[in-house]
Amino acid sequence: MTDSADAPPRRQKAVGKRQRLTAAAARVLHEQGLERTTIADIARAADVPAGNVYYYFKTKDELVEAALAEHVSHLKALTDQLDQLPDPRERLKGLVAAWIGQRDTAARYGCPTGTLASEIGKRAEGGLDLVAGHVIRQLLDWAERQYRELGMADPEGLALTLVSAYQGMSLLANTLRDPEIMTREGDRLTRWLDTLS
Amino acid sequence: MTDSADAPPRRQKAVGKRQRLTAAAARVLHEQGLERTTIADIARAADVPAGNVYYYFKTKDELVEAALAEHVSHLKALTDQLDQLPDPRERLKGLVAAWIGQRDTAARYGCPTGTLASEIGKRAEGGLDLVAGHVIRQLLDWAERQYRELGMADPEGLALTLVSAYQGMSLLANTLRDPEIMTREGDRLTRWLDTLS
DNA sequence: GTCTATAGCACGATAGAC
DNA sequence: GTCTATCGTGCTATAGAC
Repeated sequence: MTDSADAPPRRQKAVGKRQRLTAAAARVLHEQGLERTTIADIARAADVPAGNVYYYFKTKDELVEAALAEHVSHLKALTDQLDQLPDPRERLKGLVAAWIGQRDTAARYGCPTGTLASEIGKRAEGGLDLVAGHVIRQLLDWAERQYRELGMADPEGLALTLVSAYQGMSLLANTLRDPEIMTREGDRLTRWLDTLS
Repeated sequence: MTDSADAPPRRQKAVGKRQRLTAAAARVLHEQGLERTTIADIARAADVPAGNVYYYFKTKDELVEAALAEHVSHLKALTDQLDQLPDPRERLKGLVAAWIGQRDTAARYGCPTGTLASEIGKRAEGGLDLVAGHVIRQLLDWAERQYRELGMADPEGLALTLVSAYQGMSLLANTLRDPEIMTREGDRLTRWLDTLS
């Protein structure tokens, strides 16, 4: 009777819950911010009983770390897809297009990693600072690679300018509650990429 | 005996305390962030007894509003000074130079208004959203005026690009804990202003 | 493995003495 | 006007039943 058909699932379910909690953490932390999000908020969004969270994550910080890893995973999926394009310039333009496509979310909640990194930076305990910096650097490194493939001078500086522009337009779109800012600045970046030689 | 020399100050001191609380709120909210800053933190920084704060500000939100007003005041002082320069282009370059001058603070705590606006945006109650947007718009409007005086096309878009670049480089400098990012991106903005015609 | 109950603490705000 | 004491709330994290 340990595996009867209508018995509630017992084995392997732990993985599903952990994954659901990770995804919910990424989403809710983005929407509500680090300090205003409680463990209970994340548990509710993941449809997991509140007290049960601590079986999967010993502290709130571990949940935040999982959320950051989730963002890395999303970013990797996007860049892997863009890497299939033959022209590095088109890859960079594809990245900008993806940012523009997220304009409504950006206007509502800002950049997922940018706003989270900013809040992490305000904390006294610097445990997660390195992790947050690592996520941003992931994007910087990918962009730098594209510029280098294009044979540009100072690919690192160009990557910095691109990612910085993204963070800036996300923050302004969020503060002014105007998704059109993403479109306007995104189009400008696209033209900039076209004129680069 | 109501005004003997060694009596503790009684009258007019309220103004001094309110001002000290406002200045302390601006500083501590920038350093610690909105949600991690307690009334007691601000009171301690202003050298005012904790419970006394509520005589001057009925809620924490009123303190935040005062801090935002303080940032407007700082910005106004800077632009008033820059407005004395005859050339609008030099005024804009002066603004960028001021940003670079604040590079260490930006690397530690980010842009004072940008990080605060970001945290305000995460709250459910949207009472301070408009105030935060107003502060950013103040800077946008000033920059737009300079571009217009220079006879540029799309002065509003150019202002958006400039302020967006500032927010972006502040966030990256903060996340990566590297003030040199402010210098590199600031110099790039200065060159950009020079080539604009 | 799963979930409940609650300990332990920190915060915003208030009541009221001085 | 100034300050203290404290209330009520909501959080993280844990102890322990099932």
